[in-house]
Amino acid sequence: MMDPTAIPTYRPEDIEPKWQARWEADKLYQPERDPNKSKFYALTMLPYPSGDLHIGHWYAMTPSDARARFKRMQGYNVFFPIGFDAFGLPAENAAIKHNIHPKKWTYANIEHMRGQLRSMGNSFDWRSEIISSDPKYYRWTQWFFEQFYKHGLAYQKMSPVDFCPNCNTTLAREQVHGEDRHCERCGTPVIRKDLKQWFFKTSDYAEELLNYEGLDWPEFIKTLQQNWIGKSQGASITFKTEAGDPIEVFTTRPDTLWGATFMVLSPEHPLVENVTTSAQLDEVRAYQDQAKRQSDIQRESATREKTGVFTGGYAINPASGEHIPIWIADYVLMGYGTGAVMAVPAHDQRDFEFARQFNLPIKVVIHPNGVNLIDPDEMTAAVEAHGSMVNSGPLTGTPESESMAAAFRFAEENEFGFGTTSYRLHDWLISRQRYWGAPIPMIYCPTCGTVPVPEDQLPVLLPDDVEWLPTGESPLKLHPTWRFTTCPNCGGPAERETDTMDTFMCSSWYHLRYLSPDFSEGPFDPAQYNYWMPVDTYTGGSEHATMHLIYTRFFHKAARDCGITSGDEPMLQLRNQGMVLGEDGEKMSKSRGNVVNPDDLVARYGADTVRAYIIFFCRWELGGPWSSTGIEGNSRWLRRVWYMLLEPAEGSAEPEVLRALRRKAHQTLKRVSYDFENFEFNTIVSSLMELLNEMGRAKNAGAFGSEEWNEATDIYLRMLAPVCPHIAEELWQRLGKPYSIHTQAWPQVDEEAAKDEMITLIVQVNGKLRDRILVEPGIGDEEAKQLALASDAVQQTLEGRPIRKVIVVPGRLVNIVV
RNA sequence: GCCGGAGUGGCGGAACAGGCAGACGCGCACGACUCAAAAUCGUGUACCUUCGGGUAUGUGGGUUCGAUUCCCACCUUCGGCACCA
Repeated sequence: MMDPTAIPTYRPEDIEPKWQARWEADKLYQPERDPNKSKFYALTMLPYPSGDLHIGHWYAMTPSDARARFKRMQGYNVFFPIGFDAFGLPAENAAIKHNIHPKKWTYANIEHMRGQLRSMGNSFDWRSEIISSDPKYYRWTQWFFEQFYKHGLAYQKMSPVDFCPNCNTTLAREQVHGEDRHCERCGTPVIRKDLKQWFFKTSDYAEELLNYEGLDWPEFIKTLQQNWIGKSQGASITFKTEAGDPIEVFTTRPDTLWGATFMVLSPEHPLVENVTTSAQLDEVRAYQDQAKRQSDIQRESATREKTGVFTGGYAINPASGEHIPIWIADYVLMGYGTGAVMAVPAHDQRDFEFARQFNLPIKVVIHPNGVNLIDPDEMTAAVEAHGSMVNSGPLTGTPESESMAAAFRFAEENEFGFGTTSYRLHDWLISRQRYWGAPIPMIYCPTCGTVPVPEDQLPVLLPDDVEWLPTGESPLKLHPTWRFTTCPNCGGPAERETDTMDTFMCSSWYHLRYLSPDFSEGPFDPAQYNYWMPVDTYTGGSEHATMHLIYTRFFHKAARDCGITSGDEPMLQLRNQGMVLGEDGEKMSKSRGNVVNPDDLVARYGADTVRAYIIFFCRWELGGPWSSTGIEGNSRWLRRVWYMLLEPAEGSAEPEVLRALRRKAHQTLKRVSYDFENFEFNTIVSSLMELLNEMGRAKNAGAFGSEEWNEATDIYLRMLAPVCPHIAEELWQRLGKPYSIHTQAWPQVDEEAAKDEMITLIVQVNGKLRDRILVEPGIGDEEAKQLALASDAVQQTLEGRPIRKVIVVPGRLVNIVV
């Protein structure tokens, strides 16, 4: 072979920064709106500027980038932007810990991460970068709030909210985790606090959010969202207290109405005040107090025994006329349904446990088919199955098939209830008693009431000079002057809202701001919107299934109803990646010491190798453990590619060798194209490795320099370009091809060349492999059968046994059944 | 408890519509090169075997000529939800 010193060494540390700078200078990834070109909006979830780019960011973004590059080579006008979700708690936590201003901390992190992101060699359009904490961004976050307010989608209410005593902030119910109800961010158990808060009417959209028509989203994400929205059909039934106050309940089982032997109110229910007798008052008050500190109590009791207190009051069952006691218990939640339930202990397990705990009467009113009529005294569990109605006044004897309909009709006819639908999804609480967020642009005037800041005065700027140490109050409230202003209506003295907005609000519309980050007439340039929206492919972690991905869908629909956006959905196709685990197979964390640092890997192997390994080592949607030896294989591969293409060889190859090379090249192209389209990234790299192995064999057989060799290298580099953009560009240039490989067309598969010359016919006896016969692809069924029967191995296995049946799968397999 | 993924060699994984299980890579073993090592290249590598073959895709059943793939039950594991009336 030739002297290896004659060709340059593969040095990623030289070629990678060189090409990155060139691509950026040439604006290679800055698409212009072009109605003659098909657009492709590829979006990856924007990172939070936590300080360091994690290997998880690489894992999320690299395949997304590779696919965006693939689409670009296919001829699409591809837009692949990036930005920073820059508001949020970690900045304030860091500020408190290191005594650094949240703004300074955030922007320093962004500066650092920009460099790290560039080192990945992604085809980001940096021109479109947004930072959600920039006034020119949050001006429009505030503007959206005002549009929602003006259209009745934003409202204020007093509400018992979860409060984290550590972060000193209110948490949305969705942000409270675990059995001990701890804070999502810091893990501290939460307490309850009553505050006046801003909400968005997400629940108005519950039904529409269940519709995924036209969306290519993973089934499991849709299922998670459907469970989250939690639609249930049932009836609204109005009971009355003995004093005549109505108590509305929701039930999915109106057919069990005659079995309601008591009622349970949530401890926070407003009617508790009215129904509680003076004798029970102290006990009720004590229970209410205890319910407020639910987190502590729950932690102390390992067993989930039912607790509750009798109010002393009675309600009247509207069906039976019976007077039934009213209790309060923490298992009834104010946040779901009406905060009151009719308790049917015979047919609901929770009510059953409660009744047994407190010796309340149990009345059987449903008789399921094939079960002996149950004696309440002997029951050990509730009977939740449907059945015919018993002990149910005029409806006694109604069969199972009609029981629900009969119950609805009875309630409607007697005017105490009607059929209705209840959703678990509740309105989105967006108020945060924090500093580092977009201020809610509202003014409270003693004369005019709640007044939005006029649109031409937006943004309401976040002041820099604040005390951000947590006091339990919003830092903006403690600022000496900030909150004092004048009413835009009457000009009199007024006060600003001092809460800021949930950061999920910022991330609900960032994909719109990317389109025109400097546009000042509105949140986005409508011309850009009409061309680029909706997002064609959205990629990110499935942990956002129920929060971000529901909020952003809601946001789009709400904006549509305000006349701002068009179309029903913002993102057509969604794909979710799994998680990179540490080498020990555990979740990466500093405390475990299993964190993989991408910067070190880039310094050691180069970005292309890291990209290749990220794509290769597991199925993208599943994730898997990192391996520090595994990456060596991808490093070797790229070095082999380098020398395979650059190192000359002599000789000339036989025609069969050249045909085989061409065949493998086109077969690989077919496979790689399919895999890119279908997010099957790991086999893209395997296929490229296989083709390289074939090229190695062909080169040894003298194929170097032939027409087929040159075609194979051309196809090879084009296929490599999306995965390893730098080495592909460098080799492309060294082979004398025109800059840039990333603007070249994706090659066409030559189906004729990709066809196999010979195929392996599988011969089975009773489904067991007995022989393999090389045959022509177009072999007829009868011929295949005869060949199989003539096989020595088959004859030996048959031992003269009679053949019952022969199954021939054309061009693939013959199975002889004896 | 409910919902949703996933269980394939020593390891990560492949098998695109029910038809060759283990592609590709890591690791390991042997060989070449070298004074030697690294790097690189080559060969081999599921298990058992009396060398005929037999057994293998978490476990047990089922459907089928044929199952990693479809159905049922169970086990393990990861993620989400948490008394939802």
